This record gives sequence, C-alpha cells and structure tokens, in this order.
Amino acid sequence: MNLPPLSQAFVLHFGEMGSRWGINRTVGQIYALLYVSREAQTADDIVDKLGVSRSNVSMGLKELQSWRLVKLEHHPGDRRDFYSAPEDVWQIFKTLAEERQRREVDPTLSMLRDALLENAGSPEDVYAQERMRKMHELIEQITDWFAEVRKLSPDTLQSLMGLGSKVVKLLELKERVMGGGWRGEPEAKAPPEPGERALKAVD
Amino acid sequence: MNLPPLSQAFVLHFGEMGSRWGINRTVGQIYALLYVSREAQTADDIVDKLGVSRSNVSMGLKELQSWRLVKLEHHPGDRRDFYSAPEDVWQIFKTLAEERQRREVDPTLSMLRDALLENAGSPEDVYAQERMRKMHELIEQITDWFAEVRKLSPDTLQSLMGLGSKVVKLLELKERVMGGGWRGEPEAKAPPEPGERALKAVD
DNA sequence: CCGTAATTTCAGAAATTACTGAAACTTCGG
DNA sequence: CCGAAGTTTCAGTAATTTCTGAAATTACGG
Repeated sequence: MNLPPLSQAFVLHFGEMGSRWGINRTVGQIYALLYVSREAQTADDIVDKLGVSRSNVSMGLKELQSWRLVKLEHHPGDRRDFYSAPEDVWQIFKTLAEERQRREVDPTLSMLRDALLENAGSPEDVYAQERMRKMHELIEQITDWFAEVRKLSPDTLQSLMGLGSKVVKLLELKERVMGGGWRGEPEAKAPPEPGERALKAVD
Repeated sequence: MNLPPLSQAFVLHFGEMGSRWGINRTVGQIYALLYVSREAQTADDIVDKLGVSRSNVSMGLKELQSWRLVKLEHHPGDRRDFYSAPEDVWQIFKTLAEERQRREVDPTLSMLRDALLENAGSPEDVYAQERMRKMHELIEQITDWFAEVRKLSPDTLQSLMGLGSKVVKLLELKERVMGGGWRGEPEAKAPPEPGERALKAVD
C-alpha cells in the first residue's frame, strides 16, 4: 500500500469495517481512498495506492457506483475515467440510508406483507403472524419517518438533532399551544390530528 | 427444515438477510425462529426445526447472546437452557442500535480521533485529515442525537415519528413563541475556519 | 464422588466469497 | 478500418467463513 500514514490508517480501518458489513475489504478501501483524496482518481491510481489488481478495482468501482457512492468524471483530452466521492457528508449519509432501505428493508417489508395476507394454517403460524404484524408496524413506522426526515435540509436536520431529547419539550409546548388543557399527566396522549395515523402502543 | 409455512418463509428470509449484514445465515435463522415462537426453545428444538447441527446452534446462540438479542431462561425441574427473543419490538430495535454503535461506530470514532490528533506530514494527509474531521463531526452528531432519543419512551418516540417532517412546523412554532435564543445545545458553533464551508442543502 | 444429561469447544471439511491474470471488449484519434 | 489506450468480464485459484462431528467440559441429582 502506497499512501501517507493518516490516509493509510483510514483506508485500512474502512477495509476492516467493510468486512463487518456486507461490503468486502477492497470496496471499503477504495471508498475510503476516494473519500480522503482531494482529486478524482483513475483506476490505475487506485491500483498503485492500494496494491490490488486492476480487475479488483474495476469491480469495486462498479459496486460503489451501484451504491451511488462515487461520482464518475472526465477530464478534457483524457480518455480515462476519474472517480471521486461526493463531498457533503450529509448527502453521503442520505445516500447510504436510501440504498440500504432499498436493498434490505424494502424486501423485508414485502415479505412481511405477503405473509400477513396468507391465512395461517396452524396455531404456531397464527402466533408467528401476529409477531410479523408487530415487526411490520415497527419497520414501516421507522422508514416512513425516515423518508420524511430525509427531505429536510441538512441545516434543519442539524437544528433538530441539536435539540436532542429536548424535542420532548417542544412536544409539550405544542400541546400547550395547540391542544386543549395540559393539566393532565402525560398518560393522556395528544389526540391525533385528523388524517394523522393514530398512535398505538407497541408490545 | 421442520416448520409451518409462514414461519418457515420468515426464517428463510432472515437467513438470507443475515448474510447481507455481517451475520451468518444460521444466526439469522435462529433469531427469526425465536422471534416467531410463542414459547422459549431449547437448543435441540432449534436443531430439529432448522435442521442444522447441534454445535452450530450452540455457536449461533452464543453470538445472539453477545448481541443481547435473546433471553436465557430455566424451567423448574429441567436442566436444559430455554431461549427466547424479547417481545417488545422497540426494545429490540434499541438493543440492535446500541450494539451496532458499540461494535462499528465507536471504533471508527476512536480511529478518527486518533488520526485528528496526529500531525499530517504531507499535503495529502492535511486534506485527508480535514475530511476525517468532517466525518467525525457527522458521526458524533448523529450518535449523540441517537443516544438522546434512545432515552425516550416508546410512546414519546412514536408521537415524534408520527409527526414526520411536521417537526419543522414545531421548530418554527418554537421560534415564534420563544424568540431566538433557545438553541438547546452547546452554544452556537465555533465560527467556521477558513476553508470550512457551512453545510448547505446539496443539489 | 459417580454417572448422566446438557452444553461448549475445536480441528478439519464444506461452502462461500474475494481476488487475480488473461482475454475480450470498447472507444477514439488518425 | 487500424491500433493504442482504457475498461470489463470471467474462469480459475486463494482466502475466508461457516458448519459439522467428536471430544472435552460443565452441572447436577443421587
């Protein structure tokens, strides 16, 4: 590997981490390299810096493209492909989230929906179906919410996250300003707005 | 595999999905089986139902325990270990999030912090360090926020998620009611260093 | 302590996944 | 069209991971 020390440490770490995920070492390393490189890199640059085969790099780049994690650019008068990673870390995070949603969550939701439509032929499956309903509810709620949140601008998102758990205060504030009385204990839940999904306790 | 059809479909799906994650097929299947089973299962129950070796089940259960995803219980007058999955899907989600934090995010943060303390010996590493700073900031912000949010009760969490992107309305409401100075977080950000651009909505 | 039931460990076999070099393909200027 | 530069594909090999059966260990009632 042919990289300055800090970059190398970063690249190696992502290689290892990649393995923990479904991603293979080389793919992790290529992405890390692009992420810390000021300039777009050619496949041969990557071969030199990581010391892996040309074909491995080619496949890794294809994989990264399928995740929409790298940009391909061309320089005038140069036939080679130049690759780079988008700058904005929030954008990267969103892209990752979207792709994982598409590859992991959506198929699971689809399987669950199918199972919930069947009718259970045994007491075991009746219970199993009930459990699947719970899981479906949870996943759907989280992903709907996340889809909403992804629409926010990074700035807004940051304000929100800056609040941390203080959002609860905002919720209370909302009830005070919009809702009826606020004398009652938290047990009295805010009435759902019209058209808004009723809040159900889970478990 | 010896399971009623819906349960089997669920178990097989989780086996496949497990592979996409870092988790292996058997571990995914064992967890799925416990999740849809009304009663706690012994290792031999699992062997019968999944048709894998006893030792494989033993290792899988150990792995699941290390993720805190299964409960071990004992029945009076029975020496065997009985395993089950916690009921509350929100709790499961939190546990998963915590373990992934511990195993994947914390080591990354630690590596980044180390790299940020070194001094870069080349222009390439100067830039790399700058990129690592950005990544560190993002990850830290998200995980801090998530740690806060994990403290909320499932009910509160659900109210929040029910709002979806309507939280923005709440933020505006807050501005109106409280006026400017209520930024719930560690004082306004340090003025951006030269070369650091404010995060802006992308594209 | 002993014997038995239950569980864990572990070395090797089986299966899967990653990586390589060589060949095939693509693109483009002349 | 041709040739050169670049990229992708692919079959075979290497490396890694998963899984198994056998042996070792633990737990416990008598």
